[in-house]
Amino acid sequence: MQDDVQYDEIDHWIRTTRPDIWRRLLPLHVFYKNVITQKIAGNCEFLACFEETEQVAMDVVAWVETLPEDLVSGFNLLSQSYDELKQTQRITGQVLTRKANRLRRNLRRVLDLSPERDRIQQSFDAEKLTASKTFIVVPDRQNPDTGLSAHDLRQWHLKKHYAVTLAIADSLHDFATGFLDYQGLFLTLTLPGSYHACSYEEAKAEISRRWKSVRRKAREKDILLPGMTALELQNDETPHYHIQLYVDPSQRAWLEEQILQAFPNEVDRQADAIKDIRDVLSVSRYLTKDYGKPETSLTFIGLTRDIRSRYTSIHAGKRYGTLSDARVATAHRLIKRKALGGTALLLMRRFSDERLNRISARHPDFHYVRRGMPRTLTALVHVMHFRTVKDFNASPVSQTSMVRRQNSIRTTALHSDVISSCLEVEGSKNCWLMRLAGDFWLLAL
DNA sequence: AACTACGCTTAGCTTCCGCT
DNA sequence: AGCGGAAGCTAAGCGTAGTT
Repeated sequence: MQDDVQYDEIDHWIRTTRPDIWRRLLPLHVFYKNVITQKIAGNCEFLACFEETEQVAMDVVAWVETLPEDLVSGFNLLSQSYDELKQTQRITGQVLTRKANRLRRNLRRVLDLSPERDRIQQSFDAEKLTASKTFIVVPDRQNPDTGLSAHDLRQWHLKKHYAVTLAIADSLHDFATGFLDYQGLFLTLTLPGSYHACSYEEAKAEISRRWKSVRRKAREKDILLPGMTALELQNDETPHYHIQLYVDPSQRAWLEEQILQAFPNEVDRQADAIKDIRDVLSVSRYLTKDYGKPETSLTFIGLTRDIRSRYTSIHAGKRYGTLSDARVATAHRLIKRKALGGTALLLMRRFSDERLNRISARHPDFHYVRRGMPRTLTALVHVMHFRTVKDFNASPVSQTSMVRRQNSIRTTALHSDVISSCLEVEGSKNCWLMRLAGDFWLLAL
């Protein structure tokens, strides 16, 4: 019975008893009015208000009065269809789509309504999709009515952007695990349940404040935390973080402590909140799964903000800023070969921390470079970039034509204790750096 | 298998400053 | 000392409109 309560039944009571509230509710779409009515009626004890539509009406009024003012004053905007909103935009000269979407989201949050069940949102999105699909940007030669729509082009663009993001994430993994010897962590950070009722903006500010405090402490302690964060929406449209993070193993305990201090609600499910990264590709895929959805943002930590545009340019072989042609050319080759991503990243010099960028300088900064594999890889970068060994990119060579360059490599960067007898450089199937009988060899296949 | 332009929002960083 | 809020800055990001 309660489920069938419609706003119509209480409209008259509200109009005569509380005209002020009635006027405020007037512009609200009837769909939302009914959802509100049914929610309030469902909240009542069955016997207490089964027959009393008046009681329901009073409760609705009381409930509306608890809503924040900005939401109530947005009732008109959030109820408009896509066409109506376009009309309003033409009149006011303002862009209102995002505002309307936000208002609807916050209304859904107080109503405990999922986006899928929000018919107004669904039809708004559908109309918008139709509009962008029917706008033909690049017509076919034969039939001008078909061709590439604005929607097609946007999807294409998103796909490109997504691929770049995945590639950078993979390179960052390669760099952090290879050059820094760091451990990869996969964090899932959520807000306590009490934040599921407030507005989206408040929840987002809160989770961002918490995560910021962790990063701030790390920065103050001069602890490097490269990684990538993805802010996503849960089903009830509360934001949560997925974070791919790399940390010095000796700082890991400290970091976990700080994370749990900032997110005390995660203490109980610590094993889920903080995981080791074993398969970087699946983690990156998971992090980027919502890419392109509204309010889903992907940010790299420890890389400058123009990393994506720089990566894209270099991928296309274009010059970028003050980066030398040699760096662009080498990085371009590596990207094309999908090998040695960490090296490519170093050559791009786009780390926020200059000490990382200086690893690939002629006089390297060894602040973050440990002994062992990291030093070896750093040596490899120098061999590649400063061309101590000329034939690195030559076509396949047989073992007998390996070039012996003992002295030149040694004077560039290698220290005699860093290379084991024979090792395969991780991430590349085409390149081996070897030490045989006291001599260094670089073999390109 | 685009491109420009615009305006608003946001992340990340820095600095200041009050509190303890 | 250390923490953390507030505020300001800048470059990116985002959503959109308009166009050929």
